[in-house]
Amino acid sequence: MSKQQKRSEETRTRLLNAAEKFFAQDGYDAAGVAKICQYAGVSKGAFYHHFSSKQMIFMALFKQWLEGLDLQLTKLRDDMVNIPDGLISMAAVVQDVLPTAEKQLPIYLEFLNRATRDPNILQAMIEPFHRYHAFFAEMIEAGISQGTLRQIDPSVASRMIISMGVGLLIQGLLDPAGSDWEWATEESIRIILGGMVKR
Amino acid sequence: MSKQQKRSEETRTRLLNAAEKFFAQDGYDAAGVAKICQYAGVSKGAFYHHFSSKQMIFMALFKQWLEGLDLQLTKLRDDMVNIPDGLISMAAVVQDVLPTAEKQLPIYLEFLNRATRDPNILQAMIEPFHRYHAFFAEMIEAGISQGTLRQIDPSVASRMIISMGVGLLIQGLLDPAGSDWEWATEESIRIILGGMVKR
DNA sequence: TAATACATACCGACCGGTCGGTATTTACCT
DNA sequence: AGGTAAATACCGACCGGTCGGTATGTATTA
Repeated sequence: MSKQQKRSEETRTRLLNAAEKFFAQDGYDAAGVAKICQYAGVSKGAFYHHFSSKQMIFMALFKQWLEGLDLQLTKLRDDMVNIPDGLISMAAVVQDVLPTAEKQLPIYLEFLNRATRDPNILQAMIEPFHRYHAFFAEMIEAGISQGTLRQIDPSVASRMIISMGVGLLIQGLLDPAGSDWEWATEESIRIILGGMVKR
Repeated sequence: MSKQQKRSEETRTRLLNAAEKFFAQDGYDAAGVAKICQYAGVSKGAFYHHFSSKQMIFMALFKQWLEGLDLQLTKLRDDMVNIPDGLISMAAVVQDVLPTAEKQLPIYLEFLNRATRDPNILQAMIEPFHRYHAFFAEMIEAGISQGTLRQIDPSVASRMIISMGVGLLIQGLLDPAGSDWEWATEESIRIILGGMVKR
């Protein structure tokens, strides 16, 4: 990589990091381009050299976030051994995610919020949900075939698991001290499993 | 009620309705006071006669929303007969809530979003969560005492139920056509109950 | 007549985006 | 290699427009 390319990428990431911070802190509208630039230590000219608009840096941030989600998903799939234990071990994954999420969740909410208004963002947001849904549904279906799970609707059960994850995340964000969320997650999965495993 | 009071209240509600519409449609920042006034058919003077600031009309809207939540909660409690059936019948409640929620949820997201920045809103937001939590926890505890439910942690189970509700609501908002959410809710409750009832 | 409810014109601040210019790096030519 | 032009990366003053909020006046009701 040439010296100039390196410099360029560096300021670009500086801008992205600053934008992430202020979008999360102040929300999309209230986060000013000028502030982002100041925090990144670059000028407005640099900003508009790298991103054609405020929208675009937001979209870039969103894309980055989606790619992170994908990474987690594939990691989850690769580490899976059997179905019920796999679900349980997911709680451990949540334990990893939660502390990180505390900082990332405000911007995740901002994504959600704008998704309700911008069809492009909505579409991009729905897609990973569908992937997660398909992932869990397959997993559950396999469990049913293996005979470890009862004859439940895999689609419904999949939605339920995602719902629980989303709901716990939001509650955990709103009220971090309100409960031991990691433990709550693990126990919740156990209870749900109790309603899913063959008996 | 005097003629003047009636007129006053009417314009007040007109403003509140208009504000709700635009806050949901455009988000807090993008929703302009001028637009709200125009839609309500009143002037800016009227607006600032009734609300001291944009913040305040938002808070008034939020308060109104909280009161609606309380109404639902007490209704739920009064209609309750026994625990497991009570949980199942809650799905019916969700069926009532969901269609309404489709329009109210964007502004609910806006509340959530601002709660992450404004400590006052956060506090006001956490409170109903705590009430719901206590409500379900009591219910589950009663079920355990009655012997209809297994010895699970009422607190955890309560969090789980709320999480599922929140998560399903958000998924339903993002992707209304992605599933039959009412049915998914009912089935989800059944599965969870399967992990909670004594066997 | 006093008070309440509303209307209108206006202000100052701010913000996204532009634009002409500068600095740094790279490519090319001799 | 050394010099130079071209391209790339960046700077920062500035603009048009919007928006929350105000000041002052008028209508309606008590």
